[in-house]
Amino acid sequence: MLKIYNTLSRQKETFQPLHEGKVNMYVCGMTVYDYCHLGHARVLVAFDLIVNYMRSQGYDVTYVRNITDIDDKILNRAAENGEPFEKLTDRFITAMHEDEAKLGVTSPSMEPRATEHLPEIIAMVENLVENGYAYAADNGDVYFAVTKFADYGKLSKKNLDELLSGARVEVADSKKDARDFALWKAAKEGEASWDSPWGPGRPGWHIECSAMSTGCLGSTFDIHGGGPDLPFPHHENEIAQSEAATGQKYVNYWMHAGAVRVDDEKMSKSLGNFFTIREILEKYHPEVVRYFLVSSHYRSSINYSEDHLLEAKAGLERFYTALRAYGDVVPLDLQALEGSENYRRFVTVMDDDFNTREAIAVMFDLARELNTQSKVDAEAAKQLAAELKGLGALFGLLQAEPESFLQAGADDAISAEQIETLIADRTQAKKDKNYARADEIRQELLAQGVVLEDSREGTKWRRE
RNA sequence: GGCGACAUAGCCAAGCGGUUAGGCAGAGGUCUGCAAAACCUUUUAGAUCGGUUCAACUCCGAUUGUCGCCUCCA
Repeated sequence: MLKIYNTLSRQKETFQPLHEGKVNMYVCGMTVYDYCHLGHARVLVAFDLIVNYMRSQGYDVTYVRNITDIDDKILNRAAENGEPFEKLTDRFITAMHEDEAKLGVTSPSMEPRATEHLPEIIAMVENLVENGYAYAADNGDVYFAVTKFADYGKLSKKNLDELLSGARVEVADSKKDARDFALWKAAKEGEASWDSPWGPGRPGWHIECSAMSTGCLGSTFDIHGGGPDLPFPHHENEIAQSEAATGQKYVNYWMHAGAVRVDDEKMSKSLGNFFTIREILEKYHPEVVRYFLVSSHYRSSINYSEDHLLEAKAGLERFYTALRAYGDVVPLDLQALEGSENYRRFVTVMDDDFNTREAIAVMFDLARELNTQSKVDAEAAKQLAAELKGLGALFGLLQAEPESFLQAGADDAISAEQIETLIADRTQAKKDKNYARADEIRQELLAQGVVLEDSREGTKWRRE
């Protein structure tokens, strides 16, 4: 039985979809004005894995992840670059898809864009105005009147008085109440805009998610996910807008990923410790990055550092070393996995709010068993290798050819050809019982990060 | 100031009221021309102070500390 931690109740709950066997899920995607960073990667990978896992357990999952392609940051950046905002957003949407593909993230079922849903957005704002939840200000902005929605603050556990007293909120003159937030923003001179009953303008942040999620999945759906900084104000405001507009409960389960920190500091642009996915992929194999992201629980914060990425690499190397002789073994499919004791353990821990760390411990136990069996029973070992690959596939890991994973190196490193030549020299030296020369070659390669491993089948090599 | 989360061995990181988490690193061993990998054995735990209990790392309370959100941010 699957249990999910629900931000709304602050506890794990047994997952009960609205419709038996069917899951409707919406995750807040990117605002596309720059390259994806590690924080985006975490959300992308966490929910990719969650969706994969639910599908493996027989759920029919409709996974919607939006693209916010109109907003202040986008307009500002486009103005800085002196280009139309669509050109900017197109570029970063393409880049995002490239990054996703490299990280092995499967595409969502639907990927709605704010600019393609203006009619629904405007209709929802009109609905809110008509029903007294929102008002048009003199300047053409439309605001949501927070005090009109009794449940405001239920997700982030804030009460309205505290929001006012703690206020770091800037009070716009046009707002009736400092806590109100914009549903619609009037266009400034020369800005991209859409016609509306309140004049030319664009959607405020939050409303696009309410309109698109409702449009794609209906008034009430099962799971809504996002990054750690979204519960307030973004998701709180989504709840207010949606529930005020539809009169229905908006979402049953709220899921939020943990934060990414860098060298123990908050990752932020002002600290200059921001890493984009593509920067990181220049240094590390995509599976190393994915493993790093998956090897902690999705809700805990993780710390990006050189050491931790190297640790992730070491962990994967253990798996790939175990699988080295089984490169051509076909991974077990779901049906075949059903019979496996390890798979049952795996499912048990994953059912407990997607405990990937514990699931990886199962995989390590399996790797040990495989290493042991490979010395005594080739057939049993092959079966275990297929099982390990099958579990790895559920995580989007262990998909590479072991030999190529272990031998992958930087562009400026010594080439495979050069290594092979030196190995041939060394093999000859060994034949001649010239062990001094053989050891010299070993040391020479080691200095270049290449480890030699002698075996009955000959000398293998890998990079450290 | 308000709300919330977390404190586990050298490092990373889980579950669990009593029975080995796991990985990396360290030590010893088997194997090897030497190594590596692998396997076996093994050393370091549960912030502090109280309480509940036959029994607490695990439950309760307090203290201290770290962090997040409250403003754009995944």
